[in-house]
Amino acid sequence: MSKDKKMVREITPQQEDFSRWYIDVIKKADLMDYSPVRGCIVFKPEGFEIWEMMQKELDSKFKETGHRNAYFPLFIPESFFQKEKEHVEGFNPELPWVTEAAGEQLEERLAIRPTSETMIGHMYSKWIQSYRDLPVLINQWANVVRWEKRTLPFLRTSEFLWQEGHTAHETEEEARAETMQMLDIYREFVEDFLSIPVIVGQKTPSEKFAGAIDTFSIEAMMKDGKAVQAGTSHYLGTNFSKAFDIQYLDRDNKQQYAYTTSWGVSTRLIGAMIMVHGDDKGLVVPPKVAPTQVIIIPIGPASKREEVTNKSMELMNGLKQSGVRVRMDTRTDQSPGWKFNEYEMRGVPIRIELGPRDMEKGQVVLVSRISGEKKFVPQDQLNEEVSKMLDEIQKQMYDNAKSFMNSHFNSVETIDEMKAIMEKQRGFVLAGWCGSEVCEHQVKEETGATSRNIPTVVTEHKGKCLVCEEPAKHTVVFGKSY
RNA sequence: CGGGACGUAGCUCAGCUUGGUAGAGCACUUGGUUUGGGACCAAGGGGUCGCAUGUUCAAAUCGUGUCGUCCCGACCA
Repeated sequence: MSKDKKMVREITPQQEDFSRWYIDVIKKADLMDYSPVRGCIVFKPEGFEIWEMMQKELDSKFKETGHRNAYFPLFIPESFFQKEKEHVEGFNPELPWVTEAAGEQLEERLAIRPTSETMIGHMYSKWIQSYRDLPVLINQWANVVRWEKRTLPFLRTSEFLWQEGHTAHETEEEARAETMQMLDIYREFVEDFLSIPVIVGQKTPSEKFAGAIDTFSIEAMMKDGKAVQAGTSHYLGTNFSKAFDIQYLDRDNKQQYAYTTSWGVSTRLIGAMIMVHGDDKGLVVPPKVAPTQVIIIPIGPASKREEVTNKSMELMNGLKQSGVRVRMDTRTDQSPGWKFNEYEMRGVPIRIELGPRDMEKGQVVLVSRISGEKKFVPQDQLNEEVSKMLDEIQKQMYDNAKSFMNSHFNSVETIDEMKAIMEKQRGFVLAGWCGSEVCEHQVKEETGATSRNIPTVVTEHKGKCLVCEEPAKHTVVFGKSY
């Protein structure tokens, strides 16, 4: 007992203080460090590599669906923001400005991009002349800046890394199909790759992207019951093509405005992954994004060390050849027990122990990060057993997160019911909504929760608005959010 | 941007009330013994006490300002 406590010292238990747990874990697991600039973090290798794994998978999904990568400038002329009214109002408060360079005032100040719709709109209007130029399917991997009042590592930082897709199409139908296709790619990625179940749906008008016609999102539930918007996809209609004059000559020789979309996910996914899967021992990283999927720890006295290390090396090479991301810890200045705790804290999915006793029996010990269960497997079956266990862990993590979400998902008829739930266990609440912003606002005032989205797939349709009791237009998911 | 808390060694913190030459544990270095759930012994190294300014013979300690982090709220993806 006292030993357990000692092992996890320096990590505050989740039950005691979830926020502190989160900060403790990301610092101890060496994912990031604070920078001298407010709200900006350094992504250290342990954290950045997780992002690289995400990038790799998403990038290939984007390319499979015909998108190509490009890169647009970091600086955006002030005048660009004036062209789309809602967009300007939405982003102005959080824009940093460059007003001076080379010791001189700039003629026009430059914003550091919070998102690239305006810059890309400007460029697309030059590139698009004819229906033959469409569709344009471009994605950009970039950093963006939004001067947030309140920051939290990964989940909300002043500067963050993301991917923003920007497409232009001939028709509304095509653009809408693109919007939904990308939303589904996000859903699939987050569920299959990060083992995070999500609610797919449409944002209410008050929560949609500044300048969009419709915004769709996937919403995930953290272990403290709060929501994180894990990805968004926007149907922009002709709002930006009108603002930036993206016109093409159609098949009937007539000028038409293009229909555009944009969609993005960011490094906030790292934060979501931590908050969905982490436990009191530390990080738990889903196998598919884990930079290290397997850690091999050779054990034994000096007399047997060479023998054990050689065998470990051999097993490691075998795993590498079968495509497993595996590392080995041969340090002799740390005890095996220390290493066990260390790699659990870092969230490595599988630990392999190999000691003299295993050598005698021709076996190795596999230990799962999520169950702690030990499995003794013959050395010649290691590759198959590891790949099986990685799959099981990936799936088990999804199932655990799913059942957590289900058990924190309630359906209510009235705002009083919802209030009671938000005070007790938090989580998501399904309720009817009349469509009025006044009622939506009242929910926030009284419960602290905001509308997350209007789910695309609902098992239950609500008849009445939870606030005014008028007929419900939509069945909405509410929750407190990050 | 408003309210609260905090800032002392790489990390977690004590010292501050009542001003008087900078502390502990862990980590680190060296040597030795160890290795199946955070090993042990011995000897070492490391801090302009966030920064600035004021009061004082003297400031980690008292005052003011400022920057940063965390929590609550407003704002916002």
